Amino acid sequence: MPDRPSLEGLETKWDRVWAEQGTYRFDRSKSRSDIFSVDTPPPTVSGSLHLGTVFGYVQFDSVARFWRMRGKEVFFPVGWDDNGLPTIRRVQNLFGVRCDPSLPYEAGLAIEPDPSADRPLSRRNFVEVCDRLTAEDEKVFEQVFRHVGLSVAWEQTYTTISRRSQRVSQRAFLRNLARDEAYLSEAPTMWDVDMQTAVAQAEMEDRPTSGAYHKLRFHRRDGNDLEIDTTRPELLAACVAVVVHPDDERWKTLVGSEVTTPLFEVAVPVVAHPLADPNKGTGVAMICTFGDSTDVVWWRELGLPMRSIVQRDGRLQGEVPDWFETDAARSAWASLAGKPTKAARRAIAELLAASGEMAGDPRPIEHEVRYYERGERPLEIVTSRQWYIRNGSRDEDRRRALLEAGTELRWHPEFMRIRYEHWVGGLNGDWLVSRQQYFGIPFPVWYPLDADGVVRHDRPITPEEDSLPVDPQSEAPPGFDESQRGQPGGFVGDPDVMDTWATSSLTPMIAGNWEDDPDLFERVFPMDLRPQGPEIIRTWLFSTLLRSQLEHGVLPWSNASINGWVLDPDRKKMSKSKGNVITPEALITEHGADGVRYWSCSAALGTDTAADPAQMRVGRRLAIKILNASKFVLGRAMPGGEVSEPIDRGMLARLATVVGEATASFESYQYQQALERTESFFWSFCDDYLELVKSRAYGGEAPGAASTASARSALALALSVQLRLFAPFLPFVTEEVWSWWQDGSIHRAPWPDPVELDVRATDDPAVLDAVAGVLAAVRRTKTAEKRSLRAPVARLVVSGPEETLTALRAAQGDLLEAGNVAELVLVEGEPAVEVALAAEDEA
RNA sequence: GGGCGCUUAGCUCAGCUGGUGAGAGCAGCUGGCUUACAACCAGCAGGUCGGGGGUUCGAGUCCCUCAGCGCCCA
Repeated sequence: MPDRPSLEGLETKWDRVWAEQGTYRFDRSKSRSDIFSVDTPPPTVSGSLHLGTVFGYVQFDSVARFWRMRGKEVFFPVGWDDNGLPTIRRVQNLFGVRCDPSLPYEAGLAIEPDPSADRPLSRRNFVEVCDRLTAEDEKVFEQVFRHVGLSVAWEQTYTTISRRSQRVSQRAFLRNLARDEAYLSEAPTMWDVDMQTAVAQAEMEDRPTSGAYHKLRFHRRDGNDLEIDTTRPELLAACVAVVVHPDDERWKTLVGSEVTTPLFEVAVPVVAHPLADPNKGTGVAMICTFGDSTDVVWWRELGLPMRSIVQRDGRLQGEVPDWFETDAARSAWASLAGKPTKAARRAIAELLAASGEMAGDPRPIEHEVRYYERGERPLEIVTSRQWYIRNGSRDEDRRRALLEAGTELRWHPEFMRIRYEHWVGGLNGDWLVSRQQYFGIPFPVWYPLDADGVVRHDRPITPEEDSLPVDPQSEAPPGFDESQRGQPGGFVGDPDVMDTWATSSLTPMIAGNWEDDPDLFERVFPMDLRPQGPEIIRTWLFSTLLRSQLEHGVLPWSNASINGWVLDPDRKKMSKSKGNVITPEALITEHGADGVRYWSCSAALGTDTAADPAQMRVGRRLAIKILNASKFVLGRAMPGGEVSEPIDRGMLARLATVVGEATASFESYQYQQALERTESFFWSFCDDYLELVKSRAYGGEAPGAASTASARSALALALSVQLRLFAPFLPFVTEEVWSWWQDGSIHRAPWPDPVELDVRATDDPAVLDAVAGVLAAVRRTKTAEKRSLRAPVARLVVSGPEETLTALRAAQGDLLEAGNVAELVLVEGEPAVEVALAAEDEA
């Protein structure tokens, strides 16, 4: 035990010891019932770890540590999500490279970061840069996780782009395909024109965007105009019909007739559909292929033709639409061809104004427009061939089964379940899992070419499971060789990669090494806990549950805990775009890992919490207090001796209650309550109990006395229990103190049990309360008189009910010593304390 | 527009199934070198529990309503 204990260096020291001794290593010889397995959220790999990630991880780390001490073998792997668009973007921006799949691979190419380079790379070179960058980032992430003391089993680490993840993803997909849970379909799809990829429902968001209503004049057969408001006049050439509400009296007679579009003079039918809003604009809307998702519904339900003009790069097509019939229309197209939609909107407004077919000027409005959550321009809708996984949106039985599964899952906090139910209830399409990207997990599928060289998408060729992972772009399918690629009678590889959620939805299977290590998988799956953030209930939680239901027919875990947001000190959500992100590393260095952990664990599950350095300082002070109190206790510890004094037994009785409460709190995932109870006991232990028994514990003239032994034993026992109660929250300081007097790691020591405290029916915490109450009154008087706390008290008169007096008599010696009281008088009567200090010169 | 959560001392938050005069920490103020701790200790002060209505013997705690904040979904 050091003379002046300090927190300096504890993090480095214990991180090294834990690694050397394998303190958190997973012992796979344990059986499922002795294992607590956690499906941890793989952080997206980027330049810096988000404080919110550390916040959430620390919270469930405390839960994992509790179960480990409770005797469970904890399966606590960590994954790095290095797959997908965030990595692509980062590589593009940092290295100034872009992927051009037509380029050949250049071996040994050295790429240095140069954001302005705009250098094209082959797919394989591009992936190499991705791999290199993510490997560096992951090292930095691991360092932060170690620094903050996460009890991760590092030997179980996985990454979402690794060969193992690819194998699991492809195998699970092939099984979905074999069971007809996955299918290929050509359909209108939400499309990000910058990233050049399809986007799933779960990844879209609406953002307020400025636009303008343009009032277009369509022409009726009777010579009158039909005015239609639209925010997307540039899609006029894609107009396939105009629509009104079936009950709208103003337009009823028009339904079934034809009108011609302004400018392009294309005849389109007037149709009726309940989704047309009579209160919007003139009550007439144009249907284009496609302006928004309502257009898709109309197009499908009304059997309208396809007239697509927006290309995948977000520009209008160059060639004149072949449904144009007049020279005027064709020449009008010249000023629109090839323009991005926004520019085309301005151009067509000018054309319409010039031809007199727009009423008035455009009227600016703010409206909600759909974006990819990581995208910058509004999504377009294009028709493309994509892979889908059935998710219950078009199958009520499946939807019901998924909702049912949601009720079986235990949610912490409970109200988060509703977010899941709303998401499942509101699903309106199957899960689009394919992405048109270069860095990702390929679909393990090829397509034959018939004798005419036509791709037969209806007859996909799949590999054997034991050949996974495969890359259909560089490997030939079974029964073919590479020379037949693209040849009539040969094959082509599926060009797409999987959505990152298609991989992340398999984390329990990746971490458990599904199929490759059935022995391990059986011991950890289904898992006990899925901890995660609230914003990915609709994505990660739902998709994992879905994949598990499809593959295994069971819930992937029995519990889901949902952490809250970290807000900045002004209570705004932290985000990179606002520039208010605080890095965890700086906070850990400044306030210590235990300080940062204390702050995280003070926040309840699901509760948004401000990043509060003050709270971290409190945690740090608590850790220092633990060092100092332990130094005192262990300076004269005497474990094993009999605890005989009523006040000592009363303290232990109260501690037994705290142990019971902390245990129950942890079992229901309310770690913050366990921390609060433990901490509040600890402070009164230090301020009251310790002060009261201090002089008896010193021993004075009779160090061998039974009363001295009682105090010393009680102190040692109470310290041991409290250290273990704190261990899940403050792993560094508790391990340090533990090492002063115990063998082995505290993190593998048994969780305290009230039985250890040997509480008897006659032990009463009220003794401690009564004495502490009187001591407080003595302190109050001394402080009010501006005297030292050591100032002698000549006479102390306490009146109160008989029980109080009995309690005080039982601890009279401690009270006299702690208050430096010369004479104590106990009187039965109304509760009152009278303190007469000795005159100052007598001190 | 719908859903969920939140609104308690200057600040950050506890207050679990309604029941002794509403709690903690931080900040503030007043004191104290006391042999675990001055990165400390002791004490004081500070709140009509967002507004309004209701249920009840009794409501911060349940119900209704309004307002504000946050998130999610249309």
